[in-house]
Amino acid sequence: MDSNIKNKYELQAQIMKALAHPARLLIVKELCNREMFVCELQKLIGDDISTVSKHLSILKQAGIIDDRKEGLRIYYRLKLKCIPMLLSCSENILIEKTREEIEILQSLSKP
Amino acid sequence: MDSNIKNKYELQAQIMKALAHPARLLIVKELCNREMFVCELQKLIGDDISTVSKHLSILKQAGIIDDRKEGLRIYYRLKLKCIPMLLSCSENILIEKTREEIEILQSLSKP
DNA sequence: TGTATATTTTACCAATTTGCCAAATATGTT
DNA sequence: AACATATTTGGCAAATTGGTAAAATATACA
Repeated sequence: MDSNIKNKYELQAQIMKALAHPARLLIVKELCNREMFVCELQKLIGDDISTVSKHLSILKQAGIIDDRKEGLRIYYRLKLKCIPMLLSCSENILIEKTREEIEILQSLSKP
Repeated sequence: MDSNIKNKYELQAQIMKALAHPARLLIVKELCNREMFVCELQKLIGDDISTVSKHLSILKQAGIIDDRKEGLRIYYRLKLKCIPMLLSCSENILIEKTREEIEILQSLSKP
């Protein structure tokens, strides 16, 4: 594979990797509605706060989220409008997959 | 985190994980244009054919691609229409990130 | 039947990612 | 300054993922 093209896909894979974790998906999903600060997200997710902070830094460095300081708190928010659409596409894939699995199960129980 | 919700994000993360690899992104990108069989993809990517086959099985099991047999060959193709859009969103993130990095570099070289 | 081609599976090791704790940093309050 | 709250960083063991070679399967054809 040509090395420039390879590099491009490497960078794009980095973005997908950032989204490839349940806690990080939940974070992004919540940030579709409103900006939130770290403690809020920590309560939602339930992991150690240092773990949540690390998830946030992965998402930030991937260019998916952004932050702003307000007093002691750091608010995180989505960076681009297309991100909810990206999530909903991956949800579609999940829904379709589930639909097919159910179909297979049903066909097995038929005469 | 509630265990049903957790499970949902776990499954969705699995889909993102499938896309979180440069070779697999390239495969999906190519399949946006037309269906292809394993040897064709192997030439494009350059990895060992067993590696390519593994990538394909990861994408298939994630519900992103589908296959059909024709003689000795197995043709792979995208499963859902929204996938090109998902890719273009992650490209947007990459482009915006790159744009900002360039901006920072330029501001450093100014008076 | 045997042979050639296309693809997948298995087994293995190296590299990466996770998640927690403890320590460090940053900001606001007294 | 001392203290409290919010967040990040560094270090480490456990779990997961990535890539290859070799073996196994599947299909077509002589």
